[in-house]
Amino acid sequence: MNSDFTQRVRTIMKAHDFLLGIGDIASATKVSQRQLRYWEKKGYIHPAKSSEERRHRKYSYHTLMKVAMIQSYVDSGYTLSVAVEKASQHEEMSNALKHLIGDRLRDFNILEDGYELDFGMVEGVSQDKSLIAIMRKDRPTEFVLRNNSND
Amino acid sequence: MNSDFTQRVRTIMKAHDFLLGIGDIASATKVSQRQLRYWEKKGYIHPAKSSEERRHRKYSYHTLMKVAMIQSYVDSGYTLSVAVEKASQHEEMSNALKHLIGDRLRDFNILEDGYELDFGMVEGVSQDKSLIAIMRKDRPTEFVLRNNSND
DNA sequence: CGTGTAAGGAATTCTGACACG
DNA sequence: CGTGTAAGGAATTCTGACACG
Repeated sequence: MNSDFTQRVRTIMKAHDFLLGIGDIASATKVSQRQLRYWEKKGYIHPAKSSEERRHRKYSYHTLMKVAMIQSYVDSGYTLSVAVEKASQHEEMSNALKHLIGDRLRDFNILEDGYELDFGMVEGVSQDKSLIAIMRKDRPTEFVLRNNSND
Repeated sequence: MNSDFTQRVRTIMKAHDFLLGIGDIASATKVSQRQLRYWEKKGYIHPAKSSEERRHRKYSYHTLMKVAMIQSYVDSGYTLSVAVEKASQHEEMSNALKHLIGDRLRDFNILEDGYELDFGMVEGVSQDKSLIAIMRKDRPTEFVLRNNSND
């Protein structure tokens, strides 16, 4: 739990405030620029506020996820308006994921064949234990509870 | 653990394959376009392969993180070459984060004032229990072990 | 070494329109 | 409703160079 590490996590979080151009959103999601502009006109998505002054639209990470989600529902056979409605139910998911990392990631170790992520204590479990995600090459990610230093 | 949910997680994962333009990387990381081109010339970063045919460079999420990390070390006072070296140690971190979600996220629930993320079983703990991240408004994220349905 | 800037050409995005259904 | 396309103008990115240190 060193402060240098904390600084790096903060850097990663901050970098998530990037903005994408309409062409980049289009190729990432397979939703055409024409569709994106139409969806905006209908109020389903919005370019980032910080790009309002500019001529070229810029979209947030959050909007990228929303577009991907809407298209996913459209692909499943829903009409656009219903897809938008359904997507909004999952809209918070990507934000939740972002917060989880920033809130709880305590340390990071590189192994020979993978990595370990330390997420700290778990409620109702001895405070001497930390939750560790172990990710090794060609193996599914495992969670374990590990003693904090004495072992 | 419904399959509709699995589909949404897959959609989110897939959307992470987006590519950013050089201007977007520059404003997200505060590293100038001139620097980005120079870093590329030195072999520190690389545009996405899929953009090799085009005239305009496109960068992956992974490269965005690497650039942010390098700049973070430069801001800390390291020379560029040392910053690159140090950044490469953390380079896998953002990938690890991405895999963790795709690998382990089992379900997602929306609460009145937050969300719950289900990450499934923990090694060495009863298989009847699931690891849940609980994120409520204005409260730190908590991990708990919860019984799988009987309770 | 590492980065800024001016210069002219090439690729991208913009809006409003016409189209189909 | 929802999306494609052609059209001309505006903003972005490209490279190679000159500069400073």
